[in-house]
Amino acid sequence: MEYNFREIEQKWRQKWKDTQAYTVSNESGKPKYYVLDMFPYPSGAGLHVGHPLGYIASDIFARYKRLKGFNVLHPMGYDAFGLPAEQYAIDHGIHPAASTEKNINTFRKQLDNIGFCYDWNREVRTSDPKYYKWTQWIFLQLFKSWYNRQTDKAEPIDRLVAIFEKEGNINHPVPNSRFELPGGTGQVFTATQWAAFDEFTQQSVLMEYRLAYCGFGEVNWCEALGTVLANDEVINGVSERGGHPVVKKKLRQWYLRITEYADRLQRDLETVDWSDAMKEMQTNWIGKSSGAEVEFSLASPPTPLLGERGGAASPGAGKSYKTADNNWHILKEFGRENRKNPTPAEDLLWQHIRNNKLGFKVRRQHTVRGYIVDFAILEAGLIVELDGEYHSEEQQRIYDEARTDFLKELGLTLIRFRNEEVLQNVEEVIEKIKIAIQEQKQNSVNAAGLPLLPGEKGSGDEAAGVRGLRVYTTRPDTIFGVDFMVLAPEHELVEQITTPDQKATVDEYVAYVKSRSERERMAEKKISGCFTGAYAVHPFTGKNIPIWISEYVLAGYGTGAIMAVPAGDERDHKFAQHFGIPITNIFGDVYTGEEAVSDKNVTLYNSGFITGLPVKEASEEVIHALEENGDGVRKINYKMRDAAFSRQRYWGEPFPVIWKDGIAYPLDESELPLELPHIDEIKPGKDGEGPLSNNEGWLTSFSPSFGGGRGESSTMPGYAGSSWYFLRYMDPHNDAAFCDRKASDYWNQVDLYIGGTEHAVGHLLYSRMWTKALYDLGYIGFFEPFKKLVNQGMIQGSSRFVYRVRGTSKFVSHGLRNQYETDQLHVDVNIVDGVELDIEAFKKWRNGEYANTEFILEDGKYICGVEVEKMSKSKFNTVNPDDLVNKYGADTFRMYEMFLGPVEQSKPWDTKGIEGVHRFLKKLWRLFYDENGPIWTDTAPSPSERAGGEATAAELKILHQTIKKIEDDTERFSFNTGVSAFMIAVNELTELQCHKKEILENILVLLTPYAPHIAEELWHQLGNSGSILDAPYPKFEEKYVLETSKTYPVAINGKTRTELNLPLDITQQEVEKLVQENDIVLKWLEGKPPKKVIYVKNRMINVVV
RNA sequence: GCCCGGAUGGCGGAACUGGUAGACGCGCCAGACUCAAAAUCUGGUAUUGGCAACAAUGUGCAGGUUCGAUUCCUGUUCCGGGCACCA
Repeated sequence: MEYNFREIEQKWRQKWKDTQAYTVSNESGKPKYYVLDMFPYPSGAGLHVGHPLGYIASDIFARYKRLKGFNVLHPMGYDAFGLPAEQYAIDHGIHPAASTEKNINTFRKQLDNIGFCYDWNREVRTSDPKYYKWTQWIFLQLFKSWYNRQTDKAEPIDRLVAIFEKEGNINHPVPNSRFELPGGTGQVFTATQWAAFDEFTQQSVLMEYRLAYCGFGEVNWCEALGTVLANDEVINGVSERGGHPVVKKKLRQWYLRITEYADRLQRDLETVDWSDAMKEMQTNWIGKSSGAEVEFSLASPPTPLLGERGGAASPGAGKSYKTADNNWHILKEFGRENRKNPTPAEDLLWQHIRNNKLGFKVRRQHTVRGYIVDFAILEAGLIVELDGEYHSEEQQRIYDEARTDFLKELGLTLIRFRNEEVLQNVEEVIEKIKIAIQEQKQNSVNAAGLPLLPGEKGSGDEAAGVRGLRVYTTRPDTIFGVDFMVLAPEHELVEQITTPDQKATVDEYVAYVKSRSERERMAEKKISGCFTGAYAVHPFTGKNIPIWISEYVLAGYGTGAIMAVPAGDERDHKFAQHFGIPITNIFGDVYTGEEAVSDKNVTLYNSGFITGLPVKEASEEVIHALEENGDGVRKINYKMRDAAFSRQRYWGEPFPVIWKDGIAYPLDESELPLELPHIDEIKPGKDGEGPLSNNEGWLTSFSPSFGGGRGESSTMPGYAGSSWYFLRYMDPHNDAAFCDRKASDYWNQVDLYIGGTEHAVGHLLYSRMWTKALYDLGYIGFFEPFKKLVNQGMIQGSSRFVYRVRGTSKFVSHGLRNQYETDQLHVDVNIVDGVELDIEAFKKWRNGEYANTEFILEDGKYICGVEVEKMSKSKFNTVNPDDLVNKYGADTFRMYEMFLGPVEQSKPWDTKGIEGVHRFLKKLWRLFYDENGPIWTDTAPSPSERAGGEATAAELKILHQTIKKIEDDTERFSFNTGVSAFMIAVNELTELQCHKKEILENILVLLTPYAPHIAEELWHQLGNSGSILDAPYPKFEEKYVLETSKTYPVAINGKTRTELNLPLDITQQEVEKLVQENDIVLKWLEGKPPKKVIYVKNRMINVVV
């Protein structure tokens, strides 16, 4: 009886369907296990052999876990929203909903062919309104939440409003440091001010806190296509389709405030079982770095006054705020001492007003003309003093009054608080300070010309409103090596600081950069940039530093500006060399002048007060000095940016918001889902809006409850639906919640997640953030979605080529192609056997396009060229799993995909070896049947008449070795060696002519996860009932595989020369003796005694001569 | 450019914690069965030299550590993936 795989597989697929064999319940006494695949985007090309690699691996593991007694959740669905369907619609006029539906049906049929154990009752589709109702709902939760840095979690926005009403935002600073309250009054407001804000201002402020918020961001804009493009749709500044120019454009965009989660996303990586490479990629993406943000004042007025800074030799002379007289450095020492021993009240107030929290720079223990003041807000001409205990002394009071008068003469206002005032109600104190600032600011306009504050920024007319140039650096220690500053070309200051004579050059350069994608800018080897004509002032030396712009500084990272230290940074070094900027050496002999010093174990040189200090200490000193002077703050930065969450596209989830008077209002949850309207023709909207903007009727249709307004015309990105789908599988049909808390408590984290590394940062990071947000808000009970992650490698295509002789219809074989001038053409890999072209099939290919072709053969064959490329339809190198399943069966296909190599490894597809696996299954079959029928034997003599007696020791050894190997290999996802172990077992059992049911039955159970159809069939043939998935998993017993001796390799100087069979319990002395009696060893010893004999039990013996 | 992987016979790969390099399969060669072919079965197969025993070489490349390195370290080349609107 033959192995008829077609009949068997079809039969069992139907039976499993009929018996609902893979339906999973949320109620079970068994322990749970959740195995998940990254769900596919149903592309029009259908499934190719690369897709199922991960699915087969997870299917094996899911079945294995089920056999081991777990209640296994193993679902599947479709990531069905996305750009390709939309593009297809634009090109072919087929609606995305229709093409997606069609593609899903194809995918499903293909998946079914392979015999997966998915519980299809739980299928999800992200484009289904029943599903995206909850995507929208989660968006609304994010919109209605903010991140409380004090409790370190997301909380409802109502709570923030309550806080504002009580104390303003003094304890909860605005996340975005560039934010300005209306009227340019900084970032901090009091409860009174909050109450006075109008609705628009209040909502604008809240928007700055929401986890899902609206802001402005740059996109790749293609005017000719009227649409926004992805980075990889832009090549060399033009669109991939059509080659139209692409520029950056600022558009209103939705964002997710993922940066608030940066630290937790980083920290919690410790709690998951992912590969180090994967964790490292996430770590790099998050890009946590610590350093300092330094504010350089601008030299002003620009260039003409440069020479007027007299006394530049004395320290601090060039500082923009020179407020003390010649004794200032003595006083400064006092100030420094005081700073180290602040009173509790001083410290408390300082914590509330430092770091620009008032919107103004505050200096502490600042020297003013012979006096040390507690706090100085020089920009506003305000001095804040706190009483110490000694201030109650009468004499002190008189002194204080005298000082007040003196400061008044200088045009400064002094306000004074008692210590208790501060300690008891710091909010009120701050409110008073703010009010004083407001008042003083108005007055100080008149006081602008006072000699007290030479070089004060803001005093010049042109630079009015410019606070200074803020840079972020991870190397504050190199600050004495700053030779120039570099701004991102799109930095907001560029326009303001550029001098008239540099304007033309700068404008030209900015326009050039605007046409380049971020990736091009990062990958650029050529050095480009230009000088703005402006200078910044060094906070310690007072030296003027030229300000440049260059594309190697990115606007989105840090402050969009850097202090360039050529001696300590390679890119800065190249830049300086290229433009001939003199380089300051701050590393002494270590710096050769050839390249920047990257070594961090150096001491500094020529660096003022940090000369001679090592990097780390120097950094600390510099940060302290900056903070004391109010010129900078310690700062932790993240490379990660907030995630752009809107797309100017049609085929995505609509935003459940309505815009009215510039305010975004959330739709009521009862109105969800907000369904995507069906539109007949998808075309871009005006001014960069998405296609939905052409549908004015729809945009205004859901606004009546708001009394007008307009919906959002952009849609959510692809990752919206995929950021939470693993939760929906737990409770897929729930109409009252995205997932019942009971269900998510039961299934909890995904125990095993399998998918490609291409999602290393995007999808995996967003899912983690959504999970954390839902956890914070109390909707689920775990904060990491995927406990263990296994990355399957990418299956590449192996392309085949034919060579057409130019100008003819002749094709020449690969080996002879150099004798002609040829064009290389892709040929369908499916009509090539290895490298030999099936000429008849080729003639029929593409509807007989090559029917009359002649061939120039070598050795009577046409040999094709080979190249490894990405698998794609256009390269004719895709292989359809359907064809292979049809020819060899699903079991063969599954095992072959696994046999190709380690799951994690990328490799090109090659169908060649599949025969071997198919042969193995046939060989397995022949352990049960020969041409005449069943041949298995029973232990009991009757009734089968084929009694085989007890299993022999050799047979039991094979069985138990296999049990151990398969368990080990399956547990560590080494499925390729697992398949190999089955082959070895079958080969050995065949050799022993073992047909004993007792042995074979166990082998079948082991095989079930890998080849479920044949295992189930033979299991039933052996007379079992029920499903083999419910059979007990064989138990490994060591006693069957124990050995008493081992054949050791004997090496001389590490090179194996012979073997010795030795008992396992032999001692070192005995080994040494036996080794020295061995003929071959003696030959290599050449009469000398061995230097040493190394004996490692169970491993090897090495003789050192 | 930056980040993360990978490289072992003619091919896919094995060697799990530093201990016999090449398991298992493909391909190839030889043989059996057959009029013949397919299928199936048996044996061989890293390279070089040798009838053989055996010897030398050998895990991308160049070094290092070690009694011993595919495995650890340093440098380097090539290939693949990602780099924020492809999914």
